[in-house]
Amino acid sequence: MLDLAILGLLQESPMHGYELRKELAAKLGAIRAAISYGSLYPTLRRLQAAGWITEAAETPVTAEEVPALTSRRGRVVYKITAEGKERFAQLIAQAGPETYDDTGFGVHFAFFARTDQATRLRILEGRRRKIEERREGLRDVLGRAAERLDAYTLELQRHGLDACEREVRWLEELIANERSGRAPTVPRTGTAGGRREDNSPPPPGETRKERP
Amino acid sequence: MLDLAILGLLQESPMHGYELRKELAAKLGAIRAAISYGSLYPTLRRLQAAGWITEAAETPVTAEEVPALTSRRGRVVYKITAEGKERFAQLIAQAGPETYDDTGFGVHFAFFARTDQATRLRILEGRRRKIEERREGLRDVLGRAAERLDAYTLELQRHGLDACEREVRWLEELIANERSGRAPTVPRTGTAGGRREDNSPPPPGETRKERP
DNA sequence: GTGCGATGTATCGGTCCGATACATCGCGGC
DNA sequence: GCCGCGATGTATCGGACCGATACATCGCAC
Repeated sequence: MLDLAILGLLQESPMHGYELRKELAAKLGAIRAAISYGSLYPTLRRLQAAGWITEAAETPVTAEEVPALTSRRGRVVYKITAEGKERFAQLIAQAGPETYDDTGFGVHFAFFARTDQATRLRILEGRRRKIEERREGLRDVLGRAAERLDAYTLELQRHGLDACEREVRWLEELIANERSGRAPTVPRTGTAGGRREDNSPPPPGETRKERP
Repeated sequence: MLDLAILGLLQESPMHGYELRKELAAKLGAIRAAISYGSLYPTLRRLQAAGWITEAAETPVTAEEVPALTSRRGRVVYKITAEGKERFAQLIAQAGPETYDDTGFGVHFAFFARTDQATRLRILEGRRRKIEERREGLRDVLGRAAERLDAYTLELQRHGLDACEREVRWLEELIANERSGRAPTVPRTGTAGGRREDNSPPPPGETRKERP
C-alpha cells in the first residue's frame, strides 16, 4: 500500500522524504493520519533496492558555492524510474482483498486520475460490496443480538451502520457517474463545506503532466 | 488496545480464543474487522504470563466420560483474575493519544458501560477535539490547496469532511446526553435502521452477569 | 462413508507505528 | 549579538497487529 502511494506521488514530481510525508498527508488526509517515518524511510530504501526509484542529485542553488560548506549532508531527493512507473501501473490495476479495506481503497481512489475507467469501476464496485457486507453484519447484530449488548455498544453499532449506509450511497453516485458520463463529483446536497465557486484557471507550472 | 478489549470481554464471561474473536467482532463490528489470530493467541499468552488471565478447566459435560477419549486436547478457556480486573480498570481510565484514534476510541466506547461518567466525558471530548482537528485539516486542503489536486482526490476529501462533521455532531449529542441526564442514546432522526420495537425479556441464561 | 464447512489452536514473516535521536536553519525576543 | 525554539530533515528500534498457512476435530448432508 505504501509502495503504491509513494510511487504515485513521485510520479507527479521528485521529492525527498519529509516532503513526501506532507504531500501524502494532504492527499490522504481523509483516510488516515500522516505516515510514520518508521515506515517511510525503510520503504524508500526497499523501493530503491528494487530499482523503482533512484536518488536524484539535490540541485545546488546556482550550481556551486553550497557544496562542502559545513559538509551539508542534507536532503535526499528521490525520483521514479521507468520500472517504477511500470510497477505503479501494475499495483494500481491489480485488486486483492486489501484493495477494498479503508486504507487500501483510499489510496487507490486518491490515484483514480491515473487509473483507467474499467479499473475504477471494478474497485468502486468491490468497495461497495465490502461495505454492504459490513452493513449487513451490523444490521444482524442490531436486530438479533441487541438484548445481549449494552446501550453504548448499541449506539456505536448504530453510528457505524449509519456511516455504512452513507458510504454505499456515495459509492452508488460515483459508480453511476463513472458508468455514463464524466466528472467524479457527487452532487452536493445540503453539506456545509466551504466550496469555492469560482474556478479560475490553474496557475501554470502547478499542474504537472507527464506522458499522456 | 487488544489487552483492553480482551480483558473487558473476559470480565463478562470466561471464553476460549475462537469465542473471544467472535464476541469481539460483534462488539466492535462498527469499528474494525475481526481481530487476527496472529494477534490474539500471542496476546492471550502475554496476558496469562502477566497474571491477568488464567486458564480455566474446560467443564466436562457431566463431569466425566469425555476426558481422555481420543486425547481431546481441545479448547482452552480463559478467565480474568483479580489483577486482571485491576488492570482493566487502569487501562480503561487512563487516556493516552491512542485513546482518541479510530480504534482506540471505539474500544473505549464499547466498554463505556464499565466506565465512570467523568472518564466517559473526558474521552468523548478528547475524541471530539481530535475529529475537529482532522476536520480543520480537510477544510484547509479543500480551501487552500484545491487547485493542486485532481477531482477524485477532492471528492475523497469532501466525503471525509462530511464524515467528520457528522461524527462531531454525534459526539456533541452524546456529550450533552452524558452531562445532564442519562441514556446514551442519540435521537434517531431519519435513519432507516431496522430497530425492533418490542423488548421482550431476555431469555434466561443469555445475559451473564458477574458481581453487581 | 465421505466429503465439507464450522470450530478450534497455533506459528511465521512482513508491514506499519510510536518513540527517540540527532543535525540544520531561520527568526523573533532580549 | 546571541539564544532559544519551532520547522525542516534523516534515521533506527522495538513492538503491535495482520494475512497466510497448517493442522485437527466435529456434525451433518448427500
